[in-house]
Amino acid sequence: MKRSQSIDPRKTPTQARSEYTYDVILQASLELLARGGLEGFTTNAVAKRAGVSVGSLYQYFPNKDAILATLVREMRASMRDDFQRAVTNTPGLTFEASVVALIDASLRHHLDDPDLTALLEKVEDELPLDAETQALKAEMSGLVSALLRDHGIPDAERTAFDLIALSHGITHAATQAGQDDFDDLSKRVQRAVFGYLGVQA
Amino acid sequence: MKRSQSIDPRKTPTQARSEYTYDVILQASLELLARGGLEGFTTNAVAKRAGVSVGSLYQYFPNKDAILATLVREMRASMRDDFQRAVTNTPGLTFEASVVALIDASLRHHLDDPDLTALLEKVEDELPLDAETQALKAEMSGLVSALLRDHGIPDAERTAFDLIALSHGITHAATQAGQDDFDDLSKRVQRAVFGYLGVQA
Amino acid sequence: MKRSQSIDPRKTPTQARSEYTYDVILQASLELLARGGLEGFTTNAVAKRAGVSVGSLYQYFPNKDAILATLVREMRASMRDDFQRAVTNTPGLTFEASVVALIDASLRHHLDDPDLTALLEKVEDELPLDAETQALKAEMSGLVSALLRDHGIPDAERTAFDLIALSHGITHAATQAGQDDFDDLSKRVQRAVFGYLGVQA
Amino acid sequence: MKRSQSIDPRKTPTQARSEYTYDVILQASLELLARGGLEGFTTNAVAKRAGVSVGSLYQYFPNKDAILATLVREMRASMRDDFQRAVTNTPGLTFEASVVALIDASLRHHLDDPDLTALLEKVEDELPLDAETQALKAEMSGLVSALLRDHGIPDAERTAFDLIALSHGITHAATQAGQDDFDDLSKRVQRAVFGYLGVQA
DNA sequence: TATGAATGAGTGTTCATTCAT
DNA sequence: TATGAATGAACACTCATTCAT
Repeated sequence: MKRSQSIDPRKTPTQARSEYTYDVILQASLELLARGGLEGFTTNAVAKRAGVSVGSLYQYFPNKDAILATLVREMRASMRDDFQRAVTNTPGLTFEASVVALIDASLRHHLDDPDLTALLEKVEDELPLDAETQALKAEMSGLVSALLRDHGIPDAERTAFDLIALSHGITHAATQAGQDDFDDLSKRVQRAVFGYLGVQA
Repeated sequence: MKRSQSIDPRKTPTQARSEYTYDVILQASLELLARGGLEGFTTNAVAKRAGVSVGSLYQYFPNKDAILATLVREMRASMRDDFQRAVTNTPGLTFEASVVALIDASLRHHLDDPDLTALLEKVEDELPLDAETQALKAEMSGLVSALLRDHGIPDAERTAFDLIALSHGITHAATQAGQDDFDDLSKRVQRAVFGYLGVQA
Repeated sequence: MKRSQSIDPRKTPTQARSEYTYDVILQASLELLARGGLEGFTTNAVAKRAGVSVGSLYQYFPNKDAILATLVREMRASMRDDFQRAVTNTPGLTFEASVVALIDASLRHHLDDPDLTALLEKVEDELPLDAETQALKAEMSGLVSALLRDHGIPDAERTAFDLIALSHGITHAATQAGQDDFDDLSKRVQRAVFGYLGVQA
Repeated sequence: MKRSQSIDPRKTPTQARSEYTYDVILQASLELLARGGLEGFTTNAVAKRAGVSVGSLYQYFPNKDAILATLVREMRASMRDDFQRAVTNTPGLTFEASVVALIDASLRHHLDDPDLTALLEKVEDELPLDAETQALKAEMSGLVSALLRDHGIPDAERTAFDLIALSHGITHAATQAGQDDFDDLSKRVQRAVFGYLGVQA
């Protein structure tokens, strides 16, 4: 998981050691979450796994939820980046190809570590979203609605909302059910998306 | 959330007083959940709100999760009943009308108390599903896939899976965002469903 | 386990039904104790196993400990009876033979159900001894010291005390260690007893 | 008494403060046990008496039983040490003198605080013995049987078992009865032990 | 700045006992 | 007299957070 530049932790880590500690805590958190879910995710456990004291942990994060919020933010940031790339880096693409690129970018994220992704999404809607994460989600929506608007699709905002929601619905249900065939899933989501748009994929 | 042994209700209440207590506990649980979410959902809090002792609570439920499981089961049972009615009680309906009836049944459930429904759905996939709830969900899927099969739609099972998933995706996202216009939502879900099916609604 | 006549329960059971209920509760208690020790020995469990309501249980026993006290008392009563028989019913016996008869009577008790006996003895010295049980124990000591006195052994009281104590020590340790060879144990206890007395067995 | 997983102390206290807390908890436990027996022996009560928080208690002991196990272990360790000294530190002793030294060592332990010792012994056979305590007890038996073997006594192991058992029987009964005359008790135990061995003390 | 010992409110659950029916 | 639903004090244990060193 990549680290995006600024993500308002308690302090801006400037020194080498600080940044290292900060990263190490997030890494440990991710691992703990991946293994045991929220069950064993305690600040003491995180600190131990990170090889750091609880005190240090609280030096970088004001409380437990801040760690989770950071993880969520990073997930969204990396997703936003991928969406960005899917839309921007391929100037000559048709509308359909762009949409597929977005779908596949999203799918790749979910299939990479389905349980962890599902967990972070669950955490995301239990936590009060911080401004930056909200902005990231807005950017993603914006990317989609801009694409729709650019191709003359009416009510782009609302349509983007629904397309994201239904894609997410299928992806979530499928991964939870253990389905992990990328191509199959991509086809199904495409069918849903283009069906909603009234377009033959 | 500690997962314990059983999750089924401890005793089937037969006497009047028992039944009352049982109901009163579930009612109090629902109210507590509606107000404060899982946050304040404590066995002691439930008992207090129900005007009953903790001991009584444990007479009817083996543990805290069993209360939640019961609530989920009841939600699914009532949903299943509504689905049943939507499909069965209207023999002369066209395929499209039947589908709309199902969509609306589902929507009515979600719009009735969006937060509570969302909460129970979240709880549902944190808890190990008891056999009966699983059966109820299977029945609902079965109702949908049977309808699809009856109208010659191929791969009915998988299609039902995706339709349920995408409908849920839209409904969940919309209600979370505070959207509560029944007709508007119904239209959008119809568009998604019929689009997936390649049918003009 | 035999029931001795009068054992001051809460009420003297005179009616057939009462006596039956009383017995059934004690029997259930014994079984529960035999299986799970004090662990699962709850008044509700006893009542259930006895096929009786908790309310009824409290009709015959003022509290949980009274049940245990009764069980202990019955154990002591039956032991006293056996001791009595060992000494009284065999008039022509030599001193040595009488001692062996007592030892064997005690051993038979412990080997019959070692765990249960050990459990009741443990319970016995956790509970305040009721007058009757105290009397029973005194009778048993009395039987032994009388025998000693009758054969000219000095300081009969104290000697009886020690002989009972050391016999019990060996028997308890042996049965706890799983040793259950009656003849072997009898030999060892005899060696200890006659050794203490300075007599060749 | 609920039996849990481990029973070994959670962390070996190395820092000064830790060691102090650890000791203070054990000391408070001992005092509480001495006064009220197992009755009031609550983790919260221990913590309170120790002037420490419950949380701290659980930092050093994984559960309540572990405290008891530690107390038992320490009792056995100190007893083993005394036995060791009784046998080892007095090279020129006759067999009889050595036996008496062992008896007296044991007696001193029991007479020092009879109720507490009895309590810990009771606890000892309710708890699953941890490896170290088992080893300590084995060492003590070994010390006795080695002494017997060294002096040509046959079946040393079994004999040691019985001697320990009968000594314990007398000591336990006597102290429970409130007898606390060291010399008197020593005489009586000697009489039992040497009697069993067929030796004139 | 880092450490990790200490805190203590809070949580789920049990079980002896009571009492309305 | 019998029933069993109801009671609620009590208990073991957790974990986010603080703060002295």
